[in-house]
Amino acid sequence: MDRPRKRPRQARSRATVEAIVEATARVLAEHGYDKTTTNRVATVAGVSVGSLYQYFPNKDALVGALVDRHFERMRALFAERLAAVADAPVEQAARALIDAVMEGHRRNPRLHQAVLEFVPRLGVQGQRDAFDTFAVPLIAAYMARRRAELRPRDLELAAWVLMRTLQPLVHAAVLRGPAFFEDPAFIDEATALVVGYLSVG
Amino acid sequence: MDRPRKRPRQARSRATVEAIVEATARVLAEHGYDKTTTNRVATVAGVSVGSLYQYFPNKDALVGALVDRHFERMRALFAERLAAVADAPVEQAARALIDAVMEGHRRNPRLHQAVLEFVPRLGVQGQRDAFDTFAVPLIAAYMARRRAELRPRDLELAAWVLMRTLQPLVHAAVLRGPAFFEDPAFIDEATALVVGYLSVG
Amino acid sequence: MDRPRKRPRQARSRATVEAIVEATARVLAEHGYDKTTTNRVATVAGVSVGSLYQYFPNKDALVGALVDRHFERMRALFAERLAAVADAPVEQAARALIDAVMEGHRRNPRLHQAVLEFVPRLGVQGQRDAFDTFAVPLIAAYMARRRAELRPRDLELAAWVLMRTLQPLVHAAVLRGPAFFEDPAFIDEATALVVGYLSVG
Amino acid sequence: MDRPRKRPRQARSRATVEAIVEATARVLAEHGYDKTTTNRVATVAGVSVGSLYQYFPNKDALVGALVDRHFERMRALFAERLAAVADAPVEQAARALIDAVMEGHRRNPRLHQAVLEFVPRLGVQGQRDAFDTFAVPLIAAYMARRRAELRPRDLELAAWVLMRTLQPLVHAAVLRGPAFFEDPAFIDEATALVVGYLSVG
DNA sequence: GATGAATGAGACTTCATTCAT
DNA sequence: CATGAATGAAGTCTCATTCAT
Repeated sequence: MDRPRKRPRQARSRATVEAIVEATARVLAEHGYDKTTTNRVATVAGVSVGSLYQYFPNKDALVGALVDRHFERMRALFAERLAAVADAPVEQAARALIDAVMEGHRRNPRLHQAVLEFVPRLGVQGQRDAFDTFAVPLIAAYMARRRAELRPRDLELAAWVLMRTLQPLVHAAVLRGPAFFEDPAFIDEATALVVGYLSVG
Repeated sequence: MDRPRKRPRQARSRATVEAIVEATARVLAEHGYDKTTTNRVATVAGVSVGSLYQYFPNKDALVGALVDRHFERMRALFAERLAAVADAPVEQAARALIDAVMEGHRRNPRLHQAVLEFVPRLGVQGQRDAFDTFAVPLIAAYMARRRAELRPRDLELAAWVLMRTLQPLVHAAVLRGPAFFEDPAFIDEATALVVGYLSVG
Repeated sequence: MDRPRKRPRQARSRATVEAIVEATARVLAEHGYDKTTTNRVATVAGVSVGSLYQYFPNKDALVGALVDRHFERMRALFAERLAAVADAPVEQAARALIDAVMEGHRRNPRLHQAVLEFVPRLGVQGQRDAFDTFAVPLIAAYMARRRAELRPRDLELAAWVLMRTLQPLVHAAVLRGPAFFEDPAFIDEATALVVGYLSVG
Repeated sequence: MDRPRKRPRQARSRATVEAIVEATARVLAEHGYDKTTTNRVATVAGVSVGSLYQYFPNKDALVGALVDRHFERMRALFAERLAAVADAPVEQAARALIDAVMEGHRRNPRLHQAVLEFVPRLGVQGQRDAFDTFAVPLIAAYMARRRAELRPRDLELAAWVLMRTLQPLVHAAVLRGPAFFEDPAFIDEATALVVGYLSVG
């Protein structure tokens, strides 16, 4: 992944960069990666292509910046939500975790999907790994504090399994629409999944 | 999704179509969607572009046929594996299910990933849904038979949750390499996830 | 220098390639290298850009093919003219040599200039060297036959000096127009230059 | 060729202009004309593009100024060297002339080449002609003083032939490297060329 | 005067698709 | 039916030049 080619110095250019990333998000969410052309992004951002290329060396860097921003926000979201239930019992923590994941998707499912779809492409994988690197220890730490009442012995592994399980589950649920994923029935099932997995048999 | 423009009548035609789909699989797995050009597919298939367009109206129909084939195989795989454990106890059935999912990925992870990556694009979603439509009742049927010893009441929902949970979990595991996903530690965790979810608390 | 990406098989494509190279010559002669765009060449050739890129991997390959053709023709011209005066006395041979060089420029001075202008750029230098490699031994061979009546001892060096002297001299003369370079006064001077250089003091 | 859009009045401005021309020389010598972007020149000159355009109306004016400077220096060099041998015998004068040409190339062959390469382009030809206008009479004047012992009758023509002969010969020699062009063998041949041309048969 | 962000025309190149042979 | 040459719309990216600050 290429990084921005130039750090914006002045306020004007910082605004430009922000507008470009935002436009990337919009276009990506609406049209998908293939239809996300640099010219379209520039137009939506209300900038000229030239300006875009002043700050991003190529198309991928554009999406890269967006992915960065996305995972940064996700990290912030997780840190906050998990901190709030640091000492809560398992079920409550599970619900908080699920809710955090849902919150991440709810805001802009199409964008979320587009970002995740792009992740497998070369280089950006690192960002996702970085997210795991961040979230897994957080969850593992919670589990460590409750180790007595939990089944898993390899906490890192268990935390990883949870992350890789909840994310797509919630993602798929969100795609089925609010009527489905806001329904307590679904949330209860997701909770059962987590609690069942973590509790002693 | 466009469908093949005409059904091959003769044996030679069928072989040609087969070669093209196979070539699509190879190219897609190796180079990704963007680099999958119709000319490259034709070359790899040992056919001319013209011939390719004799059987497929456009590029998407190409991938569409591949996705079709993929899910067909998946359905066969699932039908077979689940039939074998129709009356087995939960843990054994769970292991069979997980193994079936793993088998699906193991054969050609790159291709599997490419296919799944393509699914979100317009139209092919139907195929995935079709797979769910197929697999979910199968699992639900198993659960119905063991309803007494299981926790979930909405079996369809539970089966759906399992599918949407195991598929990506195994996928992520496969991406971490055989050393990880062949390790009993991982398989045990996956099994615990399923059993914990299904068993009464 | 990139070479053509694909050998034309059919008569149709051979004609296309020929038309493209010819168009390159025309455009290059008329507008110079910078203004020689691939689209313009394609248009002038009466072909689409796509066809152009079917045979030439990039713009430079286009000019490369032209340079190749140019020096091939030059070699043929020199071989023919020098063979004709293989046993002639020095002055007559000198006039033949000068005339050969003039002939090379006369046909299309603008093109000749454009080609030479392009030579310094990466890679094509080889072609010019190849021409020297061809012409220098030819001239040296002549000199060897007349060694008794000539001054230079290092024949290769002398032949090289002559080539590097006559080419630009004639080139500059041609640029001054026919009134200048067709004038016997100029030709006599050029002859004097060669004869004076080769003869014993 | 556009000329500088305004004459720098103050010392600081003159320094800026000088820095820009110098930067143009460096960039042109190192990267060639195509890669010589106005931004790069400005950066190397330690100025902003805006400032560059304060003094030069467009890119060509930049190179124009450089060409001007180049030929000015050449004129100075020739005037000095030829004055020193105003009354010397032919061979000595020939060696001085050759040495002057070599000196012109030796300092910065890449730049020299780049400048000459650019000369054919529209408009700058005038500069080269201007150089001829300057150098040819100088040489012709020398020849006039020795007319008795020389062959050529049309001195202007002979002087022109010499200039157009020596410049590219030396240029080609310089490109072959110091081992070649510093070798007395080469210099002797060049001298023989001049002396043989000028002396009575 | 200086700065450097912004502009946008236009260059190069690719590739899905057509069609003459 | 097969072939593969031809097409050209469209995408990415560069860079000379302008202009608000």
